Amino acid sequence: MAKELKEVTKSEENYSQWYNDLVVKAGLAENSAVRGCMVIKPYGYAIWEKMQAALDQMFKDTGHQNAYFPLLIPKSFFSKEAHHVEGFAKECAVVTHYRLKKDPHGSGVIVDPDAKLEEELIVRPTSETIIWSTYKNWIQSYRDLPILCNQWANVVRWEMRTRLFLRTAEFLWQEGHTAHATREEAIEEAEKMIHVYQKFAEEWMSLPVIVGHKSPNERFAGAEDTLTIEALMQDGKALQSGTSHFLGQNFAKAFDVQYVNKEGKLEYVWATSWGVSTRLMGALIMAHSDNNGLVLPPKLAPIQVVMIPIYKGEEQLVEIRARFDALAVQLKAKGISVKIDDRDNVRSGFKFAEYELKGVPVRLAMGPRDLEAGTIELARRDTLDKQTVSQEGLVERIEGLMTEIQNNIYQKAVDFRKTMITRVDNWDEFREVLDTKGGFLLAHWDGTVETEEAIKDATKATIRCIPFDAPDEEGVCVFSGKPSHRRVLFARSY
RNA sequence: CGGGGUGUAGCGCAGUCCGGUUAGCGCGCCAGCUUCGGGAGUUGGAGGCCGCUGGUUCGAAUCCAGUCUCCCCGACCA
Repeated sequence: MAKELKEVTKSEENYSQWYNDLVVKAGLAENSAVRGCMVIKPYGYAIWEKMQAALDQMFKDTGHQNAYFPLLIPKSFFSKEAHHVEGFAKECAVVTHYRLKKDPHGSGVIVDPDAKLEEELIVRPTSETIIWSTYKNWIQSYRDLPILCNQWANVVRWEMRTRLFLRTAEFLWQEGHTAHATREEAIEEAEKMIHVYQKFAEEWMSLPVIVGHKSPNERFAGAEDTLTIEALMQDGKALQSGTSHFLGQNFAKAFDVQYVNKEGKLEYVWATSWGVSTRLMGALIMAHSDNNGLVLPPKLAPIQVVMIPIYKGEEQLVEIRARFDALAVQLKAKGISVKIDDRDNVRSGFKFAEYELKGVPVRLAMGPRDLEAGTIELARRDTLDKQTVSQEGLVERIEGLMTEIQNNIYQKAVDFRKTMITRVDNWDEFREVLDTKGGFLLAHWDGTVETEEAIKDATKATIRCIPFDAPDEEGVCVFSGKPSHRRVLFARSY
């Protein structure tokens, strides 16, 4: 293993290979035997569980409840909402039969041709249709509203080309689906949830994001408005990290979900849906990692402090372990997760490198020198800074470090992003900045799909969002020269 | 789904052009000894139908045909 880890080196020309290497070597995930699918390994899943727990709590704090809907959706459900059909009619896994039988001509099994389903079932690519067919039965009166449900689930989209965490044929996510009596309330919900995502990205992942509206062209199939959080990766590409959709009455009309209002009149229900996926893992990795490996924000690190003994002989180890154990008890009492690594088949230097690769925020090492002097070596992952400090007051010091590291990683990402947002005012500038520097481009756009498509064809850059905080500003479109009233955010993206 | 590459030990590869002992190397793994403050050294050991199928040949990892896999680059997408 030793030499393999050294190969984790970031190079601009081969960022995607570097990313893939890192994911595999840090023990987060690997490709499976199944085309386009991913195995999330225990360490990677431990990070995802922490994300899940934090998000789940935020959903509950905003009044939502978890529920679970079927994996398999009758094909006809997808025909009901016109725009949704266009978006999800392709690239889905389809169940056509319900039985296997022994191959009469060989030793294996075959699909029993007599077991053909009358109506095919689609493995959910997203659950709007099955959920709205269910909500129809739940909603009669305004008193049944709002319905605020979230589902933790896996979905399948038959992607042509996949990348660990960023785009896999099957992925884990949460999808919130809410039903409201009024347009205003639904819009408010969609906005509330995109801000929940923003808060999670910034406070838990130390990942600054830009919040805004998707252009009509980039909207979710079946939505009236799609809100997004857009993050910037270290190679200068953008990553759509979470979306929240105002669905209007589209799904209510498609599935005939009406309620009786206070005046006794029938009205269609207003809807939202919102989701984040294991793609957030990819965002976390690509936003913070360096050539030594992952850099995890303490709030999401499965191990926050690792302790490594340096010793000759059993007596020394016994003494060091006793001190580590005592320290571990105190740290755990403060809610800090700890691992003591006293494996004797690898040496301390190997362990240092290994935990750096895994992104453990704080590392403690104690050896004979420290035993005599009452000191300990304290190293932090984010700055790679390491110093020998007194054992006195160590617990408080580490507790403080957790916050400090969390904030420092965030600040670093904010500073980087600041250098990577460029205001461009003409087409030459647009192209040049995109090719030489990358990152986000704030530019005027005439608001037409044609221009958006033309820019995409010419540069691969897309409108990531129309930021909420984009100020009114008169100008001319960088591409067409037609008038524009505000700048929008362009980037090449994953 | 189009273009390019690839497949040899758990992992990373050499060998293939030009067929010829018992198919090699590094890492990892197992056992022992010495080590241990930034990826240990040493001795011994285990581990292979050379992707699969068929063909050519006295003889195939190597040549031919077919087939599959995975990776990269495009179009599609969270």
